[in-house]
Amino acid sequence: MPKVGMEPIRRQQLITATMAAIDEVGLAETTVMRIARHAGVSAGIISHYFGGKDGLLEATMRQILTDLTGAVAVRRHALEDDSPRAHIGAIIEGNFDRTQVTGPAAKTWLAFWASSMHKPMLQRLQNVNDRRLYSNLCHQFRRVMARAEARNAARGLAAMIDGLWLRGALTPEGLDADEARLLAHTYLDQLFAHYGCTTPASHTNS
Amino acid sequence: MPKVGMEPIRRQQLITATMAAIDEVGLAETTVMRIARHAGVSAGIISHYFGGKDGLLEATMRQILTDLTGAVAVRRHALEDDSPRAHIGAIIEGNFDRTQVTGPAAKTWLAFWASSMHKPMLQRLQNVNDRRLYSNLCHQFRRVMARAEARNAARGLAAMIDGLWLRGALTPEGLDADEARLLAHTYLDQLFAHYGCTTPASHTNS
DNA sequence: TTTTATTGATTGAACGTTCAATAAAAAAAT
DNA sequence: ATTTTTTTATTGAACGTTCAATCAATAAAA
Repeated sequence: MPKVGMEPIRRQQLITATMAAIDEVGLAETTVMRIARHAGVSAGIISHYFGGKDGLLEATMRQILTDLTGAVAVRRHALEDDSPRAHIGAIIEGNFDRTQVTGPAAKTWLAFWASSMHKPMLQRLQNVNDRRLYSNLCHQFRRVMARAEARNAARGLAAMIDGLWLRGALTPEGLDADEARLLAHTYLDQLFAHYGCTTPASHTNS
Repeated sequence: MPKVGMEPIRRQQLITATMAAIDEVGLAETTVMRIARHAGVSAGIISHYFGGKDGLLEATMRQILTDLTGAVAVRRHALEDDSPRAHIGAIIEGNFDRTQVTGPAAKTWLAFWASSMHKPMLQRLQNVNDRRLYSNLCHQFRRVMARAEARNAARGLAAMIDGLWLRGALTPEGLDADEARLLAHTYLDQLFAHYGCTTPASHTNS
């Protein structure tokens, strides 16, 4: 069935199939044959488009992180309010975007995070994303707090977000996004009340 | 070198060697030969004492969770103060015990957590431990808050603790236990301040 | 007819498990 | 005390399985 211009189509098919396979049986038992079966193609095509299994896994993690960054960026650009609270709220909302926390992406994210401990390339991707989140949070907190306090607030909120993801990925029913967002926003209120003097704002959910 | 009564010695050697191997190269590349080499024995002995690789991995996770539970229990038992604040503080301290967050145990913990998503036996162990932590936190918060608020406080603090572990396991330098404990305790203070004053149900405080 | 995309059997390496052989300690016998 | 027997712990080569990667053959589109 060779048509010209299949490359972008096949690449996306295989990345999606990889997430589905990891969601289904975990990273350890995800073989190239299983991924290929999910995508409806043969196993050999993976080496052809990604140079090998590792290349496909790296591309998959890259896409997950890109999507996450995008979900945050979209919400921050849509803000009419430029307050620190609004920006940080948008970061929280982006991190609990439904397309991210629901379905295969969540389990894949955790699997890659664990795997990145011992794979330099994945660790690099992880670090870049991690530092951007921390840096953004820190910069916004800095507008209403002293440096040391902003640092702690940013680290605390980042830990809270990751902790909610982690626990959500483990529960068989999946993450309850609404509850997670509520807890994160409540924590944000507490941070502002504790360190700053800004009055809490209301946040409506969709 | 067969001496009688080697079983408990070998079992502990192999469990320790398993953590060392996972710390060194990750769970995915931890083979029975590598574990055996770490312990200074042959590969066949693993099947003899644990029935196979899976049995050894299960025993290793079980030990990590047992140690963690023990670290919390010791601190709670040593309290002279029976206040909710003191109990929850002891739970935090136990979870950031130096023997737990330092060295091979931390990375092994995260590796097993990720792995437990698709291995029913590990998931069961994980769930039991998880529920105990949540139940303990909830019970203590309940002494100064309404039910719904205690529930949220317990979920938030559990997420915070796990998030700090998660981020600590990933940083190459390892978790900064002092900073993690500071963030967790600060969050606890905020929870008491936030919920404590909005809920005049109980006047008990530390 | 040429180009491009895809297949799938084959290959070689790596892994966990098994088990007959071995070696040392403990127990029994001299 | 010394030798023999029994018990226990351990080894490591062999086996069967699984997997990722390769590449010559194939088939469809240009």
